[in-house]
Amino acid sequence: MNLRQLAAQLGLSQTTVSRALNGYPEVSEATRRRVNEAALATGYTPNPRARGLATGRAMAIGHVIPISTSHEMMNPVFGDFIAGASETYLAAGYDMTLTLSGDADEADNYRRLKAKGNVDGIIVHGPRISDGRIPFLTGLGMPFVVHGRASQTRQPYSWIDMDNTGAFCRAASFLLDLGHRRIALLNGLETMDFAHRRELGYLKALAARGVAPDPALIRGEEMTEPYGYRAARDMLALETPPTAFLVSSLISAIGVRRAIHDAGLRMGHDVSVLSHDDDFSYLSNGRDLPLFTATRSPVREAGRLAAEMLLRRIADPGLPPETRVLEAQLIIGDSTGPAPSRPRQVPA
Amino acid sequence: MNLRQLAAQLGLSQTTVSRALNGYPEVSEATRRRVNEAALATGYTPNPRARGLATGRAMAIGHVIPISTSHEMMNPVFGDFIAGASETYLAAGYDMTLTLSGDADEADNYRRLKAKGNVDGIIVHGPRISDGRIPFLTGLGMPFVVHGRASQTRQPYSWIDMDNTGAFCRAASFLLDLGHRRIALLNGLETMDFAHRRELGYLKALAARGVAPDPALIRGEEMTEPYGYRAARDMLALETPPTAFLVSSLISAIGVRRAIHDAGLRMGHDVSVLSHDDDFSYLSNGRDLPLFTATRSPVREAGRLAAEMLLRRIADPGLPPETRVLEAQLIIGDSTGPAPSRPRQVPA
DNA sequence: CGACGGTTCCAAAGCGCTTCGGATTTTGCA
DNA sequence: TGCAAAATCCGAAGCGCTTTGGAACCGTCG
Repeated sequence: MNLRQLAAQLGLSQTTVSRALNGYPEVSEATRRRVNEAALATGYTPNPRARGLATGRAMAIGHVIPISTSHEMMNPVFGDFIAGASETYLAAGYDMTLTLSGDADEADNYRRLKAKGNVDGIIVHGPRISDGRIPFLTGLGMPFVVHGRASQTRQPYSWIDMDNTGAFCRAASFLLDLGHRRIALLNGLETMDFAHRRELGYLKALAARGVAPDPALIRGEEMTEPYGYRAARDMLALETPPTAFLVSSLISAIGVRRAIHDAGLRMGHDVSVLSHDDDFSYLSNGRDLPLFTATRSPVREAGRLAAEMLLRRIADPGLPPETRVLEAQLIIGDSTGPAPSRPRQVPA
Repeated sequence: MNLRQLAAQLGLSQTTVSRALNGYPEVSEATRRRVNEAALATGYTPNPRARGLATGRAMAIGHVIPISTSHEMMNPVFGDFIAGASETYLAAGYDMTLTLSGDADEADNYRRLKAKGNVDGIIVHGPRISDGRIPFLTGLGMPFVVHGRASQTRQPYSWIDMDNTGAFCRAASFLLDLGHRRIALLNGLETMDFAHRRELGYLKALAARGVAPDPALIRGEEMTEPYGYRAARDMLALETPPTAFLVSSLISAIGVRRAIHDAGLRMGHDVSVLSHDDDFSYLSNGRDLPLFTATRSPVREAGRLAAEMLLRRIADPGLPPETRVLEAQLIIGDSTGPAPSRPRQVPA
């Protein structure tokens, strides 16, 4: 069933039927009702390709997900971010298309996306400290919103990000308050902007207490469980091991916990662990009694908000760049406790 | 830049340019080369909407991801499955569109997908034992491939699935060989087909040894970490606790490990754990020395194969349903060992 | 009674592409 | 050299929709 058939069936012109369906004022309420009923009865749905061809709008948003070629890793936060965004799209009648892209062909991917015209806007994931995609997309003239920031980018652009620096500053301060002085930072890949900002927060908190950072206690890698395990295992074997770990991801924190157990220590007692918690669904840190003390910022909510922001920009491309900072909650779990009064001695 | 402009610039008709670009034989090699060069130079990309309107094909695949409304949970295997599928799509020039759908509006979602005509085929995720989507989609006449099976569906359809029954039968047999007799099964949601099949395999292995299953040792829930923890904790507190756990997901297995540690026991020594491992990237079970003994079947590979199967069906809709079973590897890690000779006594 | 401003509807021109049916040119062969 | 067949190319229709520019009709007012 298409417009022409529906119009013929109703004895109306395509114009009128189209206008009735799209809520234009030039059609009487009576006919509009008649048209709507007929559309419902026949199950008519306008062909989005034809509509897109005529209007120039695609009614779809593109998400470009970077895949680090080194690890072929699909960051689990994307899943929940996208789940959030899709709620917004659904309500607004937008579709969502996914493009996975390696590091190499990124610019090309965006150019193709624009040239094909299959999407009206783009959400940029996983920005790095210096990220060429932002000036590139600005130049392309395609509406976009960045999930995160790119610290070295001067020109304005739209983004939504959690307060990574603030969260990790608070987290580190919390550990310092508990008496910890040797606090390890197990961060994400150092090229990623969020990791950079978290390190800044960590360093800031240390500096405020006059604690000198120890490079041996700072690492940045793809946030897997084995990474957390290995890093913690190695650090716990140092001559003066850390008494606390600040970790960028629950998954790595689980690895840290394993290393702590393997070393015959108790988490939250001998060694404290404070993790960031993106609050994704299947790896819940627990609602009532969280396992890990954590800085929590729901990534799903971020997805929802990013999508809303993007739709606003598409509706009105003249809008000045919009930005939004989400605060992280500090939630207290069982994984932290006061620093052991007497530094643990590593057996020789 | 569009076809007409490109044709004008070349002094050719749109017809010829279109044919040259799409590899039709009615155009000389010389002009084809000339056209291709001009297209490259001007950066011309055909408008997919216009093309789709003319051809009737959308050059896009729809993935409908079920979100269990109860847990608002996005199963992490989708991430890696989709990553695999997208490799296939990329190579074939297909786009991927995602639709998240609650349990309620599923049929509607598929109908809309068909009516809008935005996709040429669908991948169905997370089939239940009895899944109405399969007859529904068959009736719609839209090519589709199911990732998994629906055991109660009689009519033929295309699917790709791992050998859940076989894998869990082997896994249980492996534990039985080690002397375990009280083997717990921590499964996924019992309505899910994969969980059903895994239980069948488990029961089959027990039956083959004449071991009666104990309902107190069988559970099925959404596979989160806390679920694994609680279930294992409760079972370890039974009068005659299990000596081994068969777990449907690494994430839950991590919870089991936590419960074992909390109980003051050692995994792989006092209690064995054997998990299924979908081999997704960020939760690697370790390549060389796997942490958990596990049945491994890479979900990413499944995504790739499912996508290929679907594209075949789209190319030739007359094809009879195709099915494919993936075998799981049994990989040996540190989490299993012989059953303790003297059954552990739970302190009163 | 005729002109006039609203209201309601329509015809037709695109949007950018594919493809059918034909026209024109080139080639092969007697 | 002549002519059918093959090789190239083109015009135009059509995919299903939106939207511009009018046309027809209504009631109303001077």
